[in-house]
Amino acid sequence: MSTNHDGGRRAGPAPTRRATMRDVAVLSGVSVKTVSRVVNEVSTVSDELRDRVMRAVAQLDFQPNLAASSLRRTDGSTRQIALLLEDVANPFSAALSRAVENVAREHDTLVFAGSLDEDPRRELELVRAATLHRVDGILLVPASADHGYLHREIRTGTPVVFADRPPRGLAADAVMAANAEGAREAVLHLIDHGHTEIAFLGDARTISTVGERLEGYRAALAERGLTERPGRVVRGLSDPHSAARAVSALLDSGRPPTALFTAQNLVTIGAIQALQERGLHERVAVVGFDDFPMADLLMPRVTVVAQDVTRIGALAVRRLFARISGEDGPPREERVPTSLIARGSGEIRPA
Amino acid sequence: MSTNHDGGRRAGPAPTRRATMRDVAVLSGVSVKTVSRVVNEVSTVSDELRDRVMRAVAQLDFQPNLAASSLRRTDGSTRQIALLLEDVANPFSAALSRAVENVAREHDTLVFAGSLDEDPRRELELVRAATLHRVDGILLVPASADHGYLHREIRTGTPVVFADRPPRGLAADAVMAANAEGAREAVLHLIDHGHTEIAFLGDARTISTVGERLEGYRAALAERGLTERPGRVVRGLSDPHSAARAVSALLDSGRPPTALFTAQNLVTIGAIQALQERGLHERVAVVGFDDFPMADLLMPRVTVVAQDVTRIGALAVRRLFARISGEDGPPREERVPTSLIARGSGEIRPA
DNA sequence: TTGAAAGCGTTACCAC
DNA sequence: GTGGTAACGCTTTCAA
Repeated sequence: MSTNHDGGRRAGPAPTRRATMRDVAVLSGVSVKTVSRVVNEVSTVSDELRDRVMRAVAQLDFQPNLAASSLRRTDGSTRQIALLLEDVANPFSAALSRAVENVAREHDTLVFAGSLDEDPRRELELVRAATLHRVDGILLVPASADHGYLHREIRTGTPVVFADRPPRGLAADAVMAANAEGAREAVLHLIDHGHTEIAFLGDARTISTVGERLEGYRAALAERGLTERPGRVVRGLSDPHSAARAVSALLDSGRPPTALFTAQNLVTIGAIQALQERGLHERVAVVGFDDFPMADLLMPRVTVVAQDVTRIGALAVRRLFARISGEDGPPREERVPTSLIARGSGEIRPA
Repeated sequence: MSTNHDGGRRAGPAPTRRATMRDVAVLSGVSVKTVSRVVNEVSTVSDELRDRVMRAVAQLDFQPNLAASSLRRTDGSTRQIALLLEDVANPFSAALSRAVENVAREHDTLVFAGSLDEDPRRELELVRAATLHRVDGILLVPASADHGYLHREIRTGTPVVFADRPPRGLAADAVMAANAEGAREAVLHLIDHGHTEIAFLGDARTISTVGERLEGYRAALAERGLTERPGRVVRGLSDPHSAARAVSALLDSGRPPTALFTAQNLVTIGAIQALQERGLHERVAVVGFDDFPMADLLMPRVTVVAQDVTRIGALAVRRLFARISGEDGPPREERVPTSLIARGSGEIRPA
């Protein structure tokens, strides 16, 4: 026979147990199943019982356990999706993230975001974490070069949709900016403002995106009968600093460009820094790919080809939810048009 | 007797069922419990059996179901936390988010972020969603004014830690910037550069943060024997546009300020826009609270009192994980020092 | 060291 | 309409 001594109690605040359906059932004098019906708003419950149950629910502050529910449920959905991207802290990813959240909200779905930092191992880790948690789907801005490993996830019921960058070694839905067209427009804009010496400065990302933008650059030159000069195309720039150095090198070359097409955010920023340091920011034209905060506060204001990040994100999640709800059919690639925003830096004419 | 006709097959790719522990157990000829032991790296399994099990795990690509696991587990942790903040797309929130993610990663925990848009209802909704999903804890940058409703969540085992803004009507951990001290330093900086006519421009957030910054402004004035002029303190500015208008109004007043202390990001940006439009950006000094992207690319470069967002985020999650792992004791408030970054705009002297 | 049975909180299935 | 029973995939308890 054991007696209850005070020593058996805990010190802190009473660790209140969370109410379960069972508790609600007991309190309202019905079966667990009926509680389940009320909670899930199934109509086959009499008004009286529903009332009793709902009162008990309120009294106990019952909150159904979604994990337990999805464990048993036929469709097994967890109402969670994963969003794996570059870095939640950078403006592009942050904007994408917000767009995704907004759509997910309509589906009562939580979004957990993970930063890959362009590290393929990190991508594998996070995809694994996502499947361990049994997310309903994965939205991926990939860091890796080969996505064949995702076949397995897709087959076992976790749809994957790509955003911003295409899948490789895998057939999957993708939503991307019209990179080539946007770059072409940017370069044509410079040419039409009198430039013939235009440099291309690109980042280090996997060939896909920067490659398409380079295509657009070349298409524009070809279209106006200009030829690409050796050394005018610089790639592999990873941050503002390396971009600034590359610009300096170009300006010191025998035949400095009079205009720059910078194919990525951070490259644009680095290029501007370099021009400012040399006092050339009013002399050398710049058009950047992808808008960035403050672009219209700099002097001169920065002309960019803006991606519609919000639209990319929204379309991509919608694809994902379509797949989650069982849509079948071949993978789709959607392209979101860019738009040129002339603010000043891209309208500078050659000396 | 039933025969298998082809018509019984599905059209799409075989909807492969995900392997369970049971499957692994059958394939490796051991009990489910032994598989569990191997998967959870409990040492009491013979090398031979472990080997067999691990082979089966690899062969079937078994991935344990974390939700099922945490359902049965004693501590019931789900390895998920919620981060509820202003808007994942704004730089402050985005930086916070990243800091949180980095620490959470060390704890094998996923972070799902939710944007409140300064809407208290949204806060309630997301807190509810978080508890339905049984997150292990909630990190909150609150939008609401009274957080008493969180008592219940905390008591039922979901710790809540506040970041950037303090809890009200509730005793809970909080990690915040040293707002008053930072503001004081900013204003002293302006005074020490010869200014006596300094305006305060603040945002519309709950009294807490902007209030503390205003305190600091007043402390600095008092410390140098200056008196606050009527109309010099403007609050309730919600975006760059309203901030710009407020600055214009001040400049048009009988005794225009020679320096501005802008107590928030977007207010700083609006103020700069207004000054640029009037060509006064080299004449009127500005010190902003909270650093922002591109602040050192504008002309003049913008002097700010920077918050250490990364540190705020990291400390806050660490508090949260401490509570999650059962730390008991009174709520703590931690203050993270700010640092003044002189870049130019704050060093302009009065005419 | 290993395994059988019970149970976590919920829903599916099938009686009443 | 309503409720019992089994089951989801896993861990716990306890016996072997």
